[in-house]
Amino acid sequence: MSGSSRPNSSAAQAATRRALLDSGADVFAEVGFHNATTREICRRANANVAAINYHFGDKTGLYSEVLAEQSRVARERFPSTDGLTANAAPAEQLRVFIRSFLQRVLSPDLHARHGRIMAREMVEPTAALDRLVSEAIRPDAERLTAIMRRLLGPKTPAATLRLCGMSVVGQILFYCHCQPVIQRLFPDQPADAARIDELAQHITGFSLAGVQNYRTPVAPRRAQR
Amino acid sequence: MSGSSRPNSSAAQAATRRALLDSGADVFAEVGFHNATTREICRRANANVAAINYHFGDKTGLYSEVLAEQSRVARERFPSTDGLTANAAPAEQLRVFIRSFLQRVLSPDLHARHGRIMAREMVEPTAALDRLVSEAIRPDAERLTAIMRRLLGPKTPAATLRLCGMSVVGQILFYCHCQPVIQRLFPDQPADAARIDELAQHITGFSLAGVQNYRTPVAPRRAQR
Amino acid sequence: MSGSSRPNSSAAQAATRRALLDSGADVFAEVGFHNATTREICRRANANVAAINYHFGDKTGLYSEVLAEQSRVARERFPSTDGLTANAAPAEQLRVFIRSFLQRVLSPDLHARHGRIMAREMVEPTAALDRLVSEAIRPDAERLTAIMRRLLGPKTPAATLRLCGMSVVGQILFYCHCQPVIQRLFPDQPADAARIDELAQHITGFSLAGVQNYRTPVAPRRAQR
Amino acid sequence: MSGSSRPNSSAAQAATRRALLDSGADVFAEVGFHNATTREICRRANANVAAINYHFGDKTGLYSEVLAEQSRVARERFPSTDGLTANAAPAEQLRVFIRSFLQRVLSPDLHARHGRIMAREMVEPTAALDRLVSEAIRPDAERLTAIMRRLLGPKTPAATLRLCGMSVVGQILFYCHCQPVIQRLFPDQPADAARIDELAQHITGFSLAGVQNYRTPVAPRRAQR
DNA sequence: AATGAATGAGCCTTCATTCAT
DNA sequence: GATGAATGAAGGCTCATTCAT
Repeated sequence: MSGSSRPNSSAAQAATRRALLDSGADVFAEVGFHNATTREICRRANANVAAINYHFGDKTGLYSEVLAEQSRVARERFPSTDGLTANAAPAEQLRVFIRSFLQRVLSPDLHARHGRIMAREMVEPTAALDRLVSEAIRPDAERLTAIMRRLLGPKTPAATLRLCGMSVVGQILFYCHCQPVIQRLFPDQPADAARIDELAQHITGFSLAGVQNYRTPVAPRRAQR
Repeated sequence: MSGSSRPNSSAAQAATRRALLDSGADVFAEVGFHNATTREICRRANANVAAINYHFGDKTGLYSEVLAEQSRVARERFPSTDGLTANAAPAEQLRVFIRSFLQRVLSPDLHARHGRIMAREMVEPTAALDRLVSEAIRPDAERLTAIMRRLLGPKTPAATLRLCGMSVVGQILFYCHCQPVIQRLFPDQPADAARIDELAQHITGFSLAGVQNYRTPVAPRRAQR
Repeated sequence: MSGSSRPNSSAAQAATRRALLDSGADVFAEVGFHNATTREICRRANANVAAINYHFGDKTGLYSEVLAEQSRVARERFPSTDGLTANAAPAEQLRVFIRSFLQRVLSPDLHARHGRIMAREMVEPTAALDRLVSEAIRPDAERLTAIMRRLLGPKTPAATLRLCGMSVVGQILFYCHCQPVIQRLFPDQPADAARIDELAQHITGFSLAGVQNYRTPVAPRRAQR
Repeated sequence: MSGSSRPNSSAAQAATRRALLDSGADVFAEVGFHNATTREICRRANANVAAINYHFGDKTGLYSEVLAEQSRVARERFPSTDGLTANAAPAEQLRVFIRSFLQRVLSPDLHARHGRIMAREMVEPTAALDRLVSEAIRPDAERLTAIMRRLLGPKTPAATLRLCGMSVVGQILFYCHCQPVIQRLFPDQPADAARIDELAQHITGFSLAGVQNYRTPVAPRRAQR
């Protein structure tokens, strides 16, 4: 009753599951879903070749689970409202949004292979993507749109909000999706994962300035003439 | 056309090569390098299953060739200096750069599956990427840096130019790398490939405003008048 | 029923055994020995996956047991001398023999999946067949031979008795072994299991007439008058 | 043009196909479809493990082909009208029908593993059975019914014709389906395949007498009284 | 030069069985 | 006594590649 009625088998099962989720995340991040072999995943988890089928049904079952868990963990560890008060200024909201997003996709921490797997999912969507979009990505997109609306005013056309949101996300994901090129272009530059704050700072400033492009050129600002 | 009874001549050989490059581009763009089967590529090219090995050594040989050709063709068709006079204003240079870049990666034209294949190459680099970076990507990156330098002044730190360049490219590639998510988030929106001008317009405006963030806020304030 | 708090006693053990024999009979009859999976059998018996190995050693152990029990039960429920007086006429004995045989192999009752399993055993004998032949089939065969002898006279050659016996059994088993074809040939006909009496009637009449072929055509010709 | 344009590759292909059909027939007859392994079939055919997939798509493709070919060859070699004149007496037609049927299912010749495979198909039908029934079995069944009609008169109920036909076929198939039991019951008896004529003789006589059971007990035949 | 039949390594999956608890 | 997580052998199938022609 105290939670240890079957301490060993249950624990062993959970440990194997855990190990498979971890090695699966690693292998999927390294070589992608199709190139990943169940043998390699099991080998790294010190598990039998049949373990994946036993615990997750099949390879795609493990993959879905890995993806879902990573998405969940990433959003828990790096919430996009971290440290924000309810009525924080939209510029501050944007800064936090950008930094947490960068952290999620670039953090080299245990479960933050998230970025690579997500990048692969973009390029070669699996059945898991639909769920991911509806459960994780769409909420983020809506939050970003809301921030944009506060920055640009409630009457800003939806299309404009959307374009600005995409410009922000595009800047962020570039560091995730194009790592191989960045490394080849600037081999001496420190890894982007180590410059998250710097990148967040830049993207925030760039974007806040960028959206000004859509400020209604109202009456004021005589200086501009 | 000449007197050869069979088209077994080198013309036929060249035609097969050509057909393989075309069908290879299609298949690689559709399903990626690893999921592509040589049989399917040969089938579409009306060629023998051994044709790829015969003409390109092996599957990766065909792939490299496809990639290199696409890169070359894309830059020929959509040069990043299209219609520019030598001393065009940097803002105009940026606009042209962005539009031609978008055209290269989004245009659904014959050989402009380029975007999808490049996106795959980012996520899962093959040996072909090194060559691509040095021959095609680095020149583009340097051109973009040069434009940024003209926009921000010759004394702007290289790191700043680089960050701004990445912000521009990130915005562009987002529409290429994240299509599957964009389609799921906004199923009713017209395909991005049909809105290239609109996107180019937005990204240019957003970026020109964005880089203002780095204008030395010194005296020039007045100089603008 | 007694004071044991858990049904973990030998009664529970016996119940699991029983359940495994039942579900095993079902599954073996449905899909055959090789296609049957121990997991499915255990699942239907609400038993552990290791239960078969625990109770019967291995899968073949359960199978043998199922076969032996079915054979025994089938012969108990449908004895080939049902309702016969010791000195019944041989034609009557044959009728009863045929009907009880049909019942054993066609009756859809609880344990009378017997027919399907036996049919499989004929086509793909397992080690269990030897025992089955010596314990169940040979006695039946001898009884049938005895009936034939009474029908055809004590001097009838053994080979003739044997042939006639096989003709009888062949007619019976046809309805068991060839169900799939019968159903496809005559889809509208009622299931043979529902026409046992009709079939018994036919086979008996046909066979009694058939064996007449071996009546010594000697003097008796006249004696028949 | 003379049929040898590509003598070698074509011939090699055909030889491999042929060898696979032969070894497939053997293995399927020996252990059944499900127990047969493609590896074993290919090994016996001196072919690669991928040969079955290459030539027949998959395992079931080979199986269907084997079944169809056997059925065709068996009916060609042992036609059920062998040596019959158009207006042969029905008793003679029945004799020939029975003997050719026995030959098809018992003949140990190269391709006459037919019987065993058919027996398995009865017990555990595969998708191939439907085609077999409509193309081969049904025509036989109809021919047998026609013979019965001639034996018993045109007014005989269809149900009677059907029952008598089944009695005939049941007697025949018994020697095919129940070999394992026959061998165990009468180990000293010569193999049934060597007694085809004897068996045909018996079954014909038994059945001709058997169907008399359904002769309308018309006026004539005073002697019977 | 060009073919296509054949190859064999390797993949995912299934399943009866075991063994620590 | 009974469990169920774990095992590992084996199966069908795919695919890039080769080689005799």
